[in-house]
Amino acid sequence: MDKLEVKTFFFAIGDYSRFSILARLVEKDLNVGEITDATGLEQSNVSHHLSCLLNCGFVSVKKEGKSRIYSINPGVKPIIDNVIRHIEEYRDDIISCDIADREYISKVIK
Amino acid sequence: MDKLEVKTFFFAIGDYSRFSILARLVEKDLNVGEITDATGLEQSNVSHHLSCLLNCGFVSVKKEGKSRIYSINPGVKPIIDNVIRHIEEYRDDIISCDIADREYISKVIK
DNA sequence: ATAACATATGAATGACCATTCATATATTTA
DNA sequence: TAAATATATGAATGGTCATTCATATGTTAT
Repeated sequence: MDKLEVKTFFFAIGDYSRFSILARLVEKDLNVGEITDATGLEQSNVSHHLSCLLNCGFVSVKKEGKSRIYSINPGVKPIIDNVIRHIEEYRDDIISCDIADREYISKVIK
Repeated sequence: MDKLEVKTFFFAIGDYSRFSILARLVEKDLNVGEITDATGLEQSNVSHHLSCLLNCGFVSVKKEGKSRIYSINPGVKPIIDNVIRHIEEYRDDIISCDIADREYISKVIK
């Protein structure tokens, strides 16, 4: 277990916007506009995140007419699936965290 | 899947220092001094992180003489185990990430 | 070729928060 | 009780990076 892979993993998946995008892509492939609609993020912001996820090898892209369709990479899908399952399973432990009351967290959550 | 629990989960586990602490506590219970030695972090810094993890319900503490012994909570242990397993299993996918070259990541990794 | 649509890119800003330093509190031993 | 040890706490600072705005690039249709 090296620092680099741990940090990289959490950097990519640990941002809520990027996690949301990945969670959508687990369901099905989507183009940028669809991701924008599904997440409520701004188009430019979505592109920045996709660029990051692409660099990380978390997603792939293929052109189709005007749009670009993003898909989650095979090796990444089970990771997301499992993290989602974990968070659901241990929801009570996690949610009990007092951080929920801390200003700098609650501010970010709309 | 709510924002709050996802953000809380990644906030707690996604910081490398906190993750390192949790990874040690998976092996066995440790007092603050032992955690400090094992991680190489500063004592004060360790205490701050432990306070955070305590608030989050990720760890528990019991007094023993002068020292305080921290233990990972039962529900949390399998989460850490699984994340470690995931990162090891998908190491190649993760490590291929170009982020590894990006300045703001490599700077942080000593 | 130009308009309209879809996506990407660059730069700038601001906020979060990890870390550090200094100090406080608690516990044991002499 | 004072000294030593172990841990916690508060405040301050600095860097990372998410987001936004403005604009560029690419693609299709008229």
